[in-house]
Amino acid sequence: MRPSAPLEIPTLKHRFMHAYRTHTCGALRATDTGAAARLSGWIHRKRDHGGLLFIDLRDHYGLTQLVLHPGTPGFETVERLRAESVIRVDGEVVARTPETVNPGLPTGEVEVRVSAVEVLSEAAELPLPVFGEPDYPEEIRLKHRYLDLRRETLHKNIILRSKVIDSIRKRMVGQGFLEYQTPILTASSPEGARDFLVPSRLHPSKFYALPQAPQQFKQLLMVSGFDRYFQIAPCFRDEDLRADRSLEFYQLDVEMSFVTQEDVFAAIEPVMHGVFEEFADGKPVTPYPFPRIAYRDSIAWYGSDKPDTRNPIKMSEVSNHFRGGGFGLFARILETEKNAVWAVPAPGGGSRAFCDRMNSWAQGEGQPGLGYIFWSADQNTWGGPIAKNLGEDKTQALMNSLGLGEGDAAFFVAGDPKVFYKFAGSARTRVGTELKLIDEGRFEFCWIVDFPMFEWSDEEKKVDFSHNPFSMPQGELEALETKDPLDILAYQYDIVCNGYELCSGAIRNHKPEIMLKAFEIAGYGADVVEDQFGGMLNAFRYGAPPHGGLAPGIDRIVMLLAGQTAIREVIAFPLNQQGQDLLMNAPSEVEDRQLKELHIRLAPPIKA
RNA sequence: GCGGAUGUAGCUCAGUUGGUUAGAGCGCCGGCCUGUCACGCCGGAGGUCGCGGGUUCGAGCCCCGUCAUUCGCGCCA
Repeated sequence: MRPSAPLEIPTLKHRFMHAYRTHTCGALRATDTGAAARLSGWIHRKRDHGGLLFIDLRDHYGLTQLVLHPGTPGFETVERLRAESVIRVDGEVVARTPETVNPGLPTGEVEVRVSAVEVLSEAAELPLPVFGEPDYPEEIRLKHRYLDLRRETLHKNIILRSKVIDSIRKRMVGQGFLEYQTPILTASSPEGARDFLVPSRLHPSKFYALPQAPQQFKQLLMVSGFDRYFQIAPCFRDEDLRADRSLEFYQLDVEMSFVTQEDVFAAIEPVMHGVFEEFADGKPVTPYPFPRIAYRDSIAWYGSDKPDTRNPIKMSEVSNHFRGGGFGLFARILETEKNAVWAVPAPGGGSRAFCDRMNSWAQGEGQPGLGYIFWSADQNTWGGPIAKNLGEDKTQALMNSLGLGEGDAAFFVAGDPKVFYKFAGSARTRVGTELKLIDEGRFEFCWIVDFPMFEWSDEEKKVDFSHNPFSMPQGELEALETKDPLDILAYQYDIVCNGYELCSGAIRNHKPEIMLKAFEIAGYGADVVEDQFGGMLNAFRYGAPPHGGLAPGIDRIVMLLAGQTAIREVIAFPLNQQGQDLLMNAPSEVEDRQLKELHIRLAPPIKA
């Protein structure tokens, strides 16, 4: 429910009546009976009985029912007004008779008998109804966002967002963090996402970039001797949008000096846990310390580095059960050394219908199919083509090893795990969802740790940073000099909640020689590093503290707490999935004069 | 850049094997109504079935193309 705070304007209240209101629309109670009240708000709903007119008057704080009789001055005027018109009324607070009390409304024991009305703003026919909040196309909702935001759900989401951010700030400050601002106009960096560029008027043919994150600045603050930095920081990335990803978003950006990975975890876990507990509306939240899952294990068990751990299914490798015979197709695949067979257990999935459904889903995903073994109620042992070929004993041994029995099933994916792990992961999700194994009513957190420092880039045919080039490799310089780059892990970690990557962070590399070596492995010469990251590299040459941090995504946190699946539902004025602001009409063309000042001449768009 | 889904009244949707004048609810407009709170009742306006082409005696329905919306993949350290 919306907060119903009494409006306190004591000076005015005692001397003369406030121009617009003595109470908010959520304030009046039975104890106010007999009082004179002045209310202002939107006409939420009109119930016109001809000889009697009821109006639900709405503001930010709630709803109050107004009653108007035909003799009331302004009765005909109000009768003609459409919903969402704004009025001010004077009247008397009247107790409702017992049978007319509305228990669904905090103000439901009273109503205001109106004696005077002023129309403050008349509403035209609405492109989007507020009352009842029926589903409307996103295009219309975004174009008329001010109407959309009046609707209860979205209005509540935005209030929740404000409270979550307030709570985060209090918790961070309570732990000795201080909030610092960093620049919005900064330099473009070749790493990571595509930058938003801002042309410079004062410096022809040069550009600022909007920050993808205040990454280098927060590290420089540590080098500057500050400690325990945080910021609710706007970030910008010019990449294609998703339901949980926009061009601009907010992060709780955090950095700390003289810390190990464990220190960072210990600092942020109480904040994340605390915020979720505070706003989870009674849903259970993983107690901290959160479970830690190595990246490698996460891929092997869940087929993803952002697993929904509410799904109890854990995959496992079962190659040994298929090697050298039985089921010919898998045996042949396993003759190639890098290949493997993974099992996705499906407890309770033992029916032909379910297995067939999974199989045709897999085909829809572009897979040749999905092998399975199942034990349905109408048979007394394992069935399906794989079981038939593998033989009873081997099938039993395989399914025993997965802890499965009567009424269960398992699905099998074979090939090169590097290629199929994503598909296996979505099969796991699919099985969990279809069999309703996922407890929706909880928030489950885990850390994903030990991300690889480097990965093989197929496009560029070279080793590249797999995540953040500023992360400290585990084993530091020695590891970089002696190990296979693809085997080197980084002090790099994510927080995952219910399958969403909520946060990403690292212990940073604060030693220039290790940075240069790491970039060298990724194919960047010292000159390039000095050129692109010279500012930070130099900073590290004058005494830099070991430091690390992370950055939880504010929008996603609020999205989860609001029970939404799109961040647009927790942002007051979001862009659509094409990156357009339909209300302000951005992006838009600019005048020639502006372009001239910026030393920019437009090239006609290239058409294919 | 690629793939899936969806396009019928302002909105949400129905529309039979391809067959007469394309329907409902909400909203809008007009009328009636003194206890409603999803108020009720009566009446009305509102449609190039996204667009273009094709098949057919006949297309909202079938085929091809195209556009839009939406979700996802690529991308997002």
